[in-house]
Amino acid sequence: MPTLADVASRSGVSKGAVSSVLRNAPGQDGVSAETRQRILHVVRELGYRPHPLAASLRTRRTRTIGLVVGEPESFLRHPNQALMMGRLLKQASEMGYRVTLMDDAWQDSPDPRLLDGCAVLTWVPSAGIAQVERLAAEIPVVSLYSRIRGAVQVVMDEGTMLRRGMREGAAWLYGLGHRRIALVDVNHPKGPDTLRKDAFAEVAREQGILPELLCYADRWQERLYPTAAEIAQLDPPPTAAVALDDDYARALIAHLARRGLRVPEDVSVFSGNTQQDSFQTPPALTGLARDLTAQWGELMRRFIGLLGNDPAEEIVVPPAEFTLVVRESCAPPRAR
Amino acid sequence: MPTLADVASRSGVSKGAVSSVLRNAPGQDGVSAETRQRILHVVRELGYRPHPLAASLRTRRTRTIGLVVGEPESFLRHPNQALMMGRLLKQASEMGYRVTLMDDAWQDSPDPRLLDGCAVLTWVPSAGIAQVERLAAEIPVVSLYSRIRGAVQVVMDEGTMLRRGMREGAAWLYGLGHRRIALVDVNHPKGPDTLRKDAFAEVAREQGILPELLCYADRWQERLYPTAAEIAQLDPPPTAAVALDDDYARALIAHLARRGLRVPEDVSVFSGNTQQDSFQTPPALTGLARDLTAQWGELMRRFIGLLGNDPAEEIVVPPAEFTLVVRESCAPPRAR
DNA sequence: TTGAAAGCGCTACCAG
DNA sequence: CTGGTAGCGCTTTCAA
Repeated sequence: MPTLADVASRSGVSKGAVSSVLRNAPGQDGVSAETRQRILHVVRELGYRPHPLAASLRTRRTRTIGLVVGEPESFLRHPNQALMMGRLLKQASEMGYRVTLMDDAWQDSPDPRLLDGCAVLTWVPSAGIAQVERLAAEIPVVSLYSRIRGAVQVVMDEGTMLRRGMREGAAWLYGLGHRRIALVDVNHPKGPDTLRKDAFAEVAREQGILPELLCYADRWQERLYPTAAEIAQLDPPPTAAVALDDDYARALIAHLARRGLRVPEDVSVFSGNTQQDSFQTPPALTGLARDLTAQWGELMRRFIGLLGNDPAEEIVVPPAEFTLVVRESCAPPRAR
Repeated sequence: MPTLADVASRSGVSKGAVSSVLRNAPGQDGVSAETRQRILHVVRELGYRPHPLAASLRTRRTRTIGLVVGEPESFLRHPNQALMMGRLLKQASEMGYRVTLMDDAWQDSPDPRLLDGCAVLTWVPSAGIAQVERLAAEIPVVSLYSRIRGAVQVVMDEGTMLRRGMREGAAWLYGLGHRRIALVDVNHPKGPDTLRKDAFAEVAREQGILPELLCYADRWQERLYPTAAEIAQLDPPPTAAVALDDDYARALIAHLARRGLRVPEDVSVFSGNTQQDSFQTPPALTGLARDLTAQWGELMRRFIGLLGNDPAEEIVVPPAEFTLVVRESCAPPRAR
């Protein structure tokens, strides 16, 4: 593989000249246009590419960012997380950054000299916090969930969007005539969220209607939805149910089917977070959709933008907006 | 961050001595036991860690392996692939290797100087083949699916296992009394597979029974299963259906439910590749299960083992065995 | 047994 | 505007 020296000698200039031509704009290199062309020609001729390790050793920049995924198998088991990772990778790669994955089995803490920055995508178990903090002391680290000293916190205010979306969903379900609605919120480690419930209650108050709201909360991360079984057993059944996401909605629909209830004829099912592109299980789900590509792409963009400069306290990413997508799984309640 | 020179001066020896102590076994370094102890003490005291970039520049080994995932979002969308990646990562990490992800948007081909080896996890589009071949000329590359010149091919003979598993499934379904069975094979780009069908036909011949086998083939990779809808519309319905995997089985069950058919009361559904740990949608699926952790771990282990030595032609990985897991989704056919 | 020194390939500075 | 040069931190060889 050709080196800088090869290019230099072959084009009759010094190594410095070649290096400068390669990393500065046409005007900014201290080299005559003519020399520049000659050098560039030789570079192409030889198929020269700067040795990234050598460059990094010198510049202390690796153009590599680390993604902390904790226990990789459980992280990747959830499709939303796998997709998030894919999007972050794509964006980074587009911007010329490499991505390395880091699980939580680090013998020592990861070496900051290998990374320009690092994004922590999971809750970090308390045992690992110190490791990440040590890393954050050396390079920019961004954390999505865990609060880590020295790390940049991601602020997304998804709540506002979710609330807005849920209000839209509520208005729509109420509009169809539903008055007995089961709904599921996310049960976080620190306690259940009540955003969805609140939005439904709020809209009801505003419209002066008195729906019966049957509230549940489930852990999203683990993809085990015990409450779906409970909702399916309600007697009388709700006329509509608001599921956490498509996974939940499908589980619920299956539970309802076992009891002989059909969707949407007997019960309407609304997915609180639906994806256009997920695989086809009938009925097609009505619910709130959003395009997360932009959101995660933006996060990565901001993070990389931040790498050269002095670290910020937080990165504010505009959260993706939910839109109501009407497909098949909701209908007016059956007159009983 | 302390350097080798710091350690050397502080322990009153040369850099060479320190380096040797750090990378050779207690007897093998050319250093007295006493000096060794002193050096090691200073290393710990200073928290010294060799600079990986500097070491790599010298040794030409990076302890990093690349994973080619093609278009990351579509690759990671399929849970089996995401899980495979997680397992490979875990194994690599356990063996002290870092993993970097490579999508197909490489401006140039990936730089072989950054990688000790590379595993290609996807079908490589023809446009990318040349890039990968160039890489394979420099470092060991292993390819799971695409045949790539210069790359090590993975040989897994999953067919034998699948056939064996399917025979077991066939015997069991026949034993329950099913004689009208829909079954789905995988439709590869190069044409449909007939393994599942063949196994069922074979067992029927051996047992001297004459089942009605309704055969379909679908693309597995894309998670869009048009044949599930077709099977659900069969009239009369099959008494049992063998699905590709859990995804397919759930889609099929949903289609059947829309038609008013219940599983397993009206139709038995058998998952050709079920996971114990996937999320809970009733009915729990009966089918063939296997633990892929060992298989993918073994692949990574062999590949890494191969890195130092001269490249092999192929890596033979013992495929995981299928076992029949009986849960709820199959029952004897209803007397009509 | 130990130490000195020559690179790995590149960047960046500093004289000319 | 150009070319020489001093490292980045490590490994490895060779001489003492």
